[in-house]
Amino acid sequence: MTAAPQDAGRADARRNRRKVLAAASQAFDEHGPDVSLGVIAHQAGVGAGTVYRHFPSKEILLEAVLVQQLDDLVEAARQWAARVDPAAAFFGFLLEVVDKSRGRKHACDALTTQTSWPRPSLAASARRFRQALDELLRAAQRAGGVRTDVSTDDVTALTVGCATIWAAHRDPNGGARMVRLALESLRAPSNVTQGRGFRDTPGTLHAMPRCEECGARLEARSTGRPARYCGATCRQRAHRRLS
Amino acid sequence: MTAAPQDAGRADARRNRRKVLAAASQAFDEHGPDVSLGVIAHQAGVGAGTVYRHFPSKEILLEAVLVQQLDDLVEAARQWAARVDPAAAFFGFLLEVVDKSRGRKHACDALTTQTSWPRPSLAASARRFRQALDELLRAAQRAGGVRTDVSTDDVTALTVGCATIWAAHRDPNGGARMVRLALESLRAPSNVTQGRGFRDTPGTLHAMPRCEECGARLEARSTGRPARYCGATCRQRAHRRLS
Amino acid sequence: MTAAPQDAGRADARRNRRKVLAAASQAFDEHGPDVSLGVIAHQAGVGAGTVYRHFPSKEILLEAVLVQQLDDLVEAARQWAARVDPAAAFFGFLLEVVDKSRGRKHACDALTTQTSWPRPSLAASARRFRQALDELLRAAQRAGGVRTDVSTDDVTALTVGCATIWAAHRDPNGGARMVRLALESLRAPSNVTQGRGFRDTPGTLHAMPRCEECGARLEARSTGRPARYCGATCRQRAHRRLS
Amino acid sequence: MTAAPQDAGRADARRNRRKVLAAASQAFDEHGPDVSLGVIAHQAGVGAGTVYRHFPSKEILLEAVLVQQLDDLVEAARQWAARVDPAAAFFGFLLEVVDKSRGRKHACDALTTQTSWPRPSLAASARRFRQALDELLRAAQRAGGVRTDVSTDDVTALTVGCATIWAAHRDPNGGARMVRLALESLRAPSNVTQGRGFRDTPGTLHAMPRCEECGARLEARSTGRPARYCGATCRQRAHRRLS
DNA sequence: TATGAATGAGTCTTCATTCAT
DNA sequence: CATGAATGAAGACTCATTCAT
Repeated sequence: MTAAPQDAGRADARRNRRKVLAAASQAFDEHGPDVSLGVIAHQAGVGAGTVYRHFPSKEILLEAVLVQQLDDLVEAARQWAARVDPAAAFFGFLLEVVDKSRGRKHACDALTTQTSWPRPSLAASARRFRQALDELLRAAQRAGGVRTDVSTDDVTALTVGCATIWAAHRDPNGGARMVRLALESLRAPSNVTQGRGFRDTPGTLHAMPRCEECGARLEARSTGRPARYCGATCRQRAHRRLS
Repeated sequence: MTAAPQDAGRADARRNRRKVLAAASQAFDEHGPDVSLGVIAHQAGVGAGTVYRHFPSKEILLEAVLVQQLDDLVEAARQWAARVDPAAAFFGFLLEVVDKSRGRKHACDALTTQTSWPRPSLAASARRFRQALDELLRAAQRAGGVRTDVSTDDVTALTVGCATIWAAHRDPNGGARMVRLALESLRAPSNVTQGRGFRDTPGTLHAMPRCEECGARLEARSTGRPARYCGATCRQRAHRRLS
Repeated sequence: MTAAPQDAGRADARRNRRKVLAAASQAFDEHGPDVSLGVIAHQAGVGAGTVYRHFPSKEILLEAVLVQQLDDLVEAARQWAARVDPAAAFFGFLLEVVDKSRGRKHACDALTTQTSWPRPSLAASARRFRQALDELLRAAQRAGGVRTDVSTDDVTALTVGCATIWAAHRDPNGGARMVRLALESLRAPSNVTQGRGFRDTPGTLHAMPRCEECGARLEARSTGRPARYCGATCRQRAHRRLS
Repeated sequence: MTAAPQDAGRADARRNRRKVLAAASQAFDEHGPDVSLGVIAHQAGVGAGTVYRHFPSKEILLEAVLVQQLDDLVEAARQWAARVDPAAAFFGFLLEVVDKSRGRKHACDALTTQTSWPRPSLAASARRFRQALDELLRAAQRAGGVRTDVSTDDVTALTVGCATIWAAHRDPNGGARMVRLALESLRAPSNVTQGRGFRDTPGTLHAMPRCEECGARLEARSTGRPARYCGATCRQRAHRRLS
């Protein structure tokens, strides 16, 4: 009766696939790439065979997780590029990458390992990520916001290193501060504010603007007053909550 | 036949312990902390039982390796402090730590993992390392060579991150360059050379001075002309080679 | 749309059963009894559940395959008996059994395994096969074409062994020759042509007569000139092809 | 103190290896090549890891079993050749091969499978076996005891088939009789005793002579009274037992 | 009724750890 | 003390069977 009754069985399968992927992503993040499939299956609430049905080997599962995480980042890059000026987009994207990548040591390792992966899907995603980063970098350099003597490889390595910095710091806030300090190294020399010491300047590296009610990313609005909500619904809802 | 046959066992034991430790250090560096003890025992040229005689568990062996590596770094810190001016000692030491730590992902992981280690020896070594770094940092800050708004924790995290940067970069030279760029962030703002872009400046962060003939570390000589050789023998040898 | 939509299910079911049986027969022949049901279901073009609907377990499916193959042989025995003289029928049937059974190691194994089968259908088919073979053997013995000191069990074992001979020989032609040699052992001693060595004598053990044009089995014609074609159509067709 | 005290540890290992090999041989014979290693390890009374230590994979274990069985047969061929006249040696050896091979369907399968084995040891053993059989066959043919129009491949296939015959027959004695009947097909035509039907003639195909007391193979003694015992010890022992 | 997704017991293999020699 | 063989608990993966859609 519904729009897709013949997809019912497949709907279950898709749901299970998503559950497995989510559980695997979390498990890999928490315990590294050596977590047992049993743990992942248990976390996902399915049997071992179900994991195998969707991902014929552990390596393929790991790849699928990485592909998804990379694709998410590529999507974020697209949105950053569409929303703010090139330099802000570049630094904002880097900070988002670092933020999401700390605690994903395995993902960083996988991305920077020289050995090629047996399956092409991850290589393709890595290529897309690199291209997206490259475009942001070039735009920011053209805009004069980023020094011109750094390459995409330089930025990639620095980003991975920043994820480590953040993860390695005892105090997450201190880690964030050091990350910003390190990322500032990329700024064009003329932009280095002189005379004043490095300070925790939240304005310099800011996060993606999001709806204050539901957290959705906000569409680009280059003119006018910056939007606080994703739409009328959320504005109304916030109004009700506040009154 | 030997002079002290009753000590032969002890001497053998000590030699075996060193062999195992060296093999384990290399194996952990090359294959990560999941390398099997069989590989280590084989590399060391001893039986599996011998490894266990000296290190009752794999975790303890890993700890011993880390302790040794940390103690080496602490010794290096002592020598840096004794040899050059505070800022140079600080940056030189950091670069040495980074250089030795890239390719030792497991060591960095272990040092920055929040979970406490079951055995106290590693914690003690980590404390000594932290203290040595702290002393170098404070001296450099007092000398005006390093910004005063960074803590030892900040530096530790940055150092670990720099090791990752170097290891993650496709081109080792590019990695070294990015590491220097990131470490420069620590320099006191007044010291930031303005107007000129970041360039590959080997003089800024230099390595520990070593004998040009045999590579031995050179003893501290705070005044006078910097020594090029570790002694007369090497100077003579170099002279012969060059003439 | 069809004439009998309410019978479609039954017709489909019967068709599916046949498809599964055919696929299973081929798969067991090709890959042995350990082939997975997934392969069989895929070959049959149905889902795993459909296989189970018709054959509640793998063992039952294997039994069904064997029953069909045995029943085919029993039918062949009937036709041989009806068509040629007793000795020729006996040897021709044996050769057909051997020919069909080489490459069906699993079938031979199953038939000669001492353990009783849990389901009676296979036992019944085996009984029918044994009875058919017994009748052919007795008739041939009565006709003086087969030595009288061999039993049905002897012939069964020899037949299975001949299938192995054929399958084990590197050269299929050489295998066929050795099979004929071994089967000749059954011929009554007086029939052993003396003085001449064993030669490849296709006439001695000949195959079931078939239409030379379309390959259909030829109906029994105990008198008159042996038929070459199954009917006027094929005779005409062959005439056209040859002229 | 003993001759090989330093081999003490290895003596255990050798004993375990033999135990595993024996258990594996029996298990493969009884349950086919798909027995689980767990069963074999349990039968051998060792842990799973011990099996793995001696045979790094199941395939290698299976190969080792086959190699041993083949080498035993090659040794038997050598002894047959040294002891009796060529024709008797040939038929005696064949009967011994068949006798040992019935119930070893997997061994026969392995020997006649066309696919080459990944490891060379089995191929080498198979070559040795084939060569030994070839020599016996040629000698018997030169002596006029075996028809000259059969090749080594023919004999190999026939032998494997005879093993199947024996195994397939309900009555082991009947199987043995049919095997002899089939093997008689190889005898040179002039040697076929005419006029008398095939009878169970134990003298025609006789077994290897063995010591009546301890069962050891008896050394060749082409002249004089055939030996009944392997030496004075056994003769004395038999005498005591009988008196 | 057909489908194919889910299950979970079982298999091979690895390896940290113990122990007999 | 050194050795390396033995152990057995896991882990990845398979597949016959069941069941929801």
